[in-house]
Amino acid sequence: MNLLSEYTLWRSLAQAIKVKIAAMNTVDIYQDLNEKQREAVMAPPLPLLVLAGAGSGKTRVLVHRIAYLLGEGGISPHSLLAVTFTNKAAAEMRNRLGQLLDFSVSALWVGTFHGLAHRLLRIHWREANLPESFQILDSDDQRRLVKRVIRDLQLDDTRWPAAQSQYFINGQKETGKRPGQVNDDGDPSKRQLVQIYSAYEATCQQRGVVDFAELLLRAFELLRDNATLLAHYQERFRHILVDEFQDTNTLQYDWLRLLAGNQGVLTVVGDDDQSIYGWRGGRADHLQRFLRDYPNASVVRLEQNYRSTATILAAANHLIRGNPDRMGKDLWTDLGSGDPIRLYVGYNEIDEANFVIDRIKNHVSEGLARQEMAVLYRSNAQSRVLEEALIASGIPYRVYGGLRFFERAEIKDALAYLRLIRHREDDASFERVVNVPTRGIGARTVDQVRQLAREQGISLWQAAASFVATDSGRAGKAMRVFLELVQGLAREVVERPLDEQVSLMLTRSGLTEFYAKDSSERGESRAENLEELINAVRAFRPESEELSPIDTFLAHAALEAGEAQGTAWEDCVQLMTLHAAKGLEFPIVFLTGLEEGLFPHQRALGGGEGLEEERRLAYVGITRAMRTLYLSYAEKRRLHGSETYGMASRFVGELPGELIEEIRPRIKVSRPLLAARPNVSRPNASTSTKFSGHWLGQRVQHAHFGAGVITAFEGDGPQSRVQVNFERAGSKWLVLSYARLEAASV
DNA sequence: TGTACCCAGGTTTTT
DNA sequence: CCTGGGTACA
Repeated sequence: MNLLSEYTLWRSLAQAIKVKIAAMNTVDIYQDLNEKQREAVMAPPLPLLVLAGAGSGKTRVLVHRIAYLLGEGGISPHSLLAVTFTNKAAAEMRNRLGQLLDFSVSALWVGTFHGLAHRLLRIHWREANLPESFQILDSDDQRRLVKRVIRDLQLDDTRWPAAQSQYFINGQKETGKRPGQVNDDGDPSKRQLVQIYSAYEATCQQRGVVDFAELLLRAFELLRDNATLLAHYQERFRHILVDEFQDTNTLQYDWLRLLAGNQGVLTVVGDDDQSIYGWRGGRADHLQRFLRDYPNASVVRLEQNYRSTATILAAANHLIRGNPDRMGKDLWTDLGSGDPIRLYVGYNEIDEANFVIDRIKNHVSEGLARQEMAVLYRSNAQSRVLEEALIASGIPYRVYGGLRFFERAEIKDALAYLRLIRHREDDASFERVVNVPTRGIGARTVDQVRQLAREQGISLWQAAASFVATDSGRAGKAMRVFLELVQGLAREVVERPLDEQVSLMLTRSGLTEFYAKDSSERGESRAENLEELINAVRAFRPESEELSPIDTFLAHAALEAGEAQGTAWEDCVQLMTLHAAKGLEFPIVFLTGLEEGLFPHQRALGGGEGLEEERRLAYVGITRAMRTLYLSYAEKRRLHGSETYGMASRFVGELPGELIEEIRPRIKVSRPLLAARPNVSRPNASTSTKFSGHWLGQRVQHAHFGAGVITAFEGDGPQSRVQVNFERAGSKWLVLSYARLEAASV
């Protein structure tokens, strides 16, 4: 669709919307908003920052503001752009807009940063210096390509792991830097990374592929370097609304500023206290930067919380005050104070898990649905023990995360065939499926073809063709079979509907049979997934007429990886990481593994920034709970095969003590360690009889070194020594009779 | 071509 | 401890 005809379409749509909105009782849709929400919704068309606390009705405000702008504001839907981070959030916004406005919102520019960037690049592929049907690399594709590049540069790939280089490249792109703009500070390894970046970029350009970060960077450069286009879009998008603003990276921020120009009005909604994606470029300080860059901006704070009890909010507020440089915000509620926060100190991670199970059972017997309970943890590895305990007690559960549908190997294989059928020059896809299912094309053959391609500067496909022409041996024959397969498919597939194309490809390539033969559970699930792919294709409704259906589908697969779990919504206990829990809420929340080193994570200690983000993560976790919050940690935990003795997370100590009720109160009286003899079980030892570690794991207090934990024990009597891992001073051996250690509780 | 073993590495995740 | 990737061998 060209821009002019799109514009005409918009004018008629705008007309229709005005009629609709005028017909609505406008008082009606705003009367349920609280005062602050209304203030945000009805703010004049000037830069606006909505500081939206957890559970304060953020999406509601965003959606109502759009309605307000379209109605009272009298702006055209054509001039509106709404940006989110996830497809889920975009879909949600669409949905709620649809409910509120009662018209088809499918034509509105509501989407993710990446989706919108992609749309711009598809329209302006020429100006962006991309081939018309450029393909999108997902992270996995990108890592493979980086790895390929590293090998081609003859670098040792153990010294230069692809994942690290990938991280580096994305980091540079996220700050808007091309290889030439990266300062290597005279650091040789950084120089090497820049070289990898540079070679990777050249390969991408040559192959006509873009990774996620590249979508953003290209879209930014497209506008920056093209005055006409910039003027056009600045003229068009007068109202830009951004969700989860604290998660924007530098490039996204710059893109928004560029697009808004001097005329555009930005409404940004976010919460600096919930910025937990700093490690992937998100910047909590963009909220403050926004206020500096737009001095005429107003700020509305949404602090009334509709989710949690006063107790939970008090704990959250108190904890987050430990962070410096906040915008500042205190959540409050009309609801009562409710249950105290319950703390359980497990003897080990199994004990901790059993506690969780025990409580879940209690709540179930009280009549709560299992899906109303969530068990949160810092890292995925922690889920295993919990899962084992859940299985053992027969409680259905669901773990969030894991591989998404379009990320599964068998699906990616199928997509690679589709790409190859469409674009014979797609080297990555060629490499992926040339021998999948196995058809006698070994690594040696592929190497030869690759060599040929490099020497002559041609694609793998072309190189394979000339290889077939010269090699009459077994390898040549096998390769010929492959080439003919793809070519044959390409011929047969034209003019057929998309689902038939896919179905045909799956059979002819042998993928279906390959997985069907595998009777293992894994093979069965893969065969099912391929079946599901045909369904996905059948259900797919391409939105754009610009691209062929197949290209549209491929782009969709890359940009929207789909759900991880296909299973239906049984009544399951919800297990997920703290990150995955953001944006969700549950009546009952278990925050587990609250140990120093685990949460806050070891790798986040060191510098201050990392710790602040961990604290925000804890804040996010606490504010997920509506009614009851449980905190737990284990004194001893098996991690990476060895036992570790952790101390209570500092975050537990940072909560107001009066809000917390210890479920199994430990003895709080300090007593000299010498008074106790090894081998005597502690008076407050758990019911478990497995405890045999003398005083290992005992928390102690030292006059000089502060708090620590005993990690080793040596000798007997007054000469005996203990190794103590101090919170601040590190690990030390101390002679018990000299060091006046005191046993300490939490 | 498939599998048996060795080794490193093990925060968080969307697009 | 457990996983995934890579290499060595039958």
